[in-house]
Amino acid sequence: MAQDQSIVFDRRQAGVNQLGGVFVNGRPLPEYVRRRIVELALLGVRPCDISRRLLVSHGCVSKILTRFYETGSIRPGSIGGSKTKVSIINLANARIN
DNA sequence: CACGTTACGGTTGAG
DNA sequence: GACTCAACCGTAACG
Repeated sequence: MAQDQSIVFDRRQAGVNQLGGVFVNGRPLPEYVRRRIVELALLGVRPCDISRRLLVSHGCVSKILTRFYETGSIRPGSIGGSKTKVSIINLANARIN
């Protein structure tokens, strides 16, 4: 909320992975990065090339791609929140849409 | 070398 | 206002 969804990376746990990309543990990638992963994949780029191009681990690329094929959306799942059934169903529904 | 899944540590967010 | 709890996050490692 307070932080913008783009550019402004968290300075708290910000670190560099083996690929040289900046990431934040426990925090999802920026929307534009996720979007790029899906777009490149659809263009026919190999997951391994995408991971190197976007500087994200291949495991993450594979995971995001799998989620995209399953849900049809690049957005992450519903993190946090209590296990209130109603909330889960509500969020899950919003996620798919 | 390319790919999927698991294991790990960490953050999130409603109640 | 602060704590709890389960789910999801992405990287690193394994096969």
